[in-house]
Amino acid sequence: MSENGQLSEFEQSLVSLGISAASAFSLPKSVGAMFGLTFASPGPLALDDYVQRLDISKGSASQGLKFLQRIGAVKTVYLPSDRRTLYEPEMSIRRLLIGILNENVLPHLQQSGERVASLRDQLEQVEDPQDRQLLADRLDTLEGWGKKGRMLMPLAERMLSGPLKKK
Amino acid sequence: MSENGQLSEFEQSLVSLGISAASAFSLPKSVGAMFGLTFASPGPLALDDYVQRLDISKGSASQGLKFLQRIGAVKTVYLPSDRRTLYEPEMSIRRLLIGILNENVLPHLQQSGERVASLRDQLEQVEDPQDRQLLADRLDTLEGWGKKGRMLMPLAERMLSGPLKKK
DNA sequence: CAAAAAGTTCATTTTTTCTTGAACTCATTG
DNA sequence: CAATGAGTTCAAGAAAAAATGAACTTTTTG
Repeated sequence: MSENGQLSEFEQSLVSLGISAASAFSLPKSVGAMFGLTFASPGPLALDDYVQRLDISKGSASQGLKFLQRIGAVKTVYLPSDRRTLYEPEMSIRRLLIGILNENVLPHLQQSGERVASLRDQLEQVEDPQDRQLLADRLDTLEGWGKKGRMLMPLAERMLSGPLKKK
Repeated sequence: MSENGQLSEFEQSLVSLGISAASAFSLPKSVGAMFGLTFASPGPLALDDYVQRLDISKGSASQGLKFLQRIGAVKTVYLPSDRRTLYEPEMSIRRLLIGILNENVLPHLQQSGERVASLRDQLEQVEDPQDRQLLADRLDTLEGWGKKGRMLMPLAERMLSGPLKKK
């Protein structure tokens, strides 16, 4: 009912770092804890390991692992000796970034184009010509935000995937 | 107790766009609605305008506006004729980005350095030399993530502040 | 094939986060 | 200086999100 099953100090630290990181992205803390534990474990872990060591329910573990897989934070491993699905951390920040963007940002960014177009139509209903002009300008700005956002992502991707250059 | 006070179709659309955008960043929808309304209004708005037109409480409006100001999504305006504080949208995405980063990402990213250092210490407690090496490598990767993140931000800032170049 | 193991689902419960509204503060003003 | 207006605070209620755990598949295995 409480007290996480024995975690070393090292594991405990990474779990709590994971929880912090998760909260930075408004993700459930169970998800952060699971990633932290995965990261701290030299060998791959099975669902039951998370349940026992983090003292969370099977349901949480199952859903959390699916999510971590979806965003590309962990990957699955299969050992011939073990019929369970095992998980280890995905060490490429690029994949992680892509996963998070796909999950959170892109869906909204994509439909923003259509939305702005429809806003332009509705603009006709604004009586005052000066107001209408001002709002049209704002819509231009808004459109620019979307474009910049879309431009930034591939750039970020390239940056994060390469090696760390000095200077 | 409900039914938002008369909003034009245009305003309604921007309010709901704001709510969508807010949910993309896990922000309360009242905050998104307020930004949308600000954006849709040619003239600056006072706290009471939000309360009446979005049909939200004074408390929400007050807190929401403080938040929007903190992240740099709106700015205050003072008219000699009006002793209330008036709000209008901040049209620079650069400021908005900086605000959001300062609010959500930076605080966590900053302390990550210290945290990793302390993790290196705790690494000594790992018995197996091979495991210790593997985990040390992971900590290197983790450190790299932080560095890359910190590098990416000024870059993004420059990108977003400039004009939209073609190709 | 019955039993056990691995996982998934999802209705409930628990926890967290938002929102409300009444009680305040601090200025103006009649 | 009482009354009004603008705005903040925060305890309490409402709503949303996350966690639980029992019931269920699907596979394996004795």
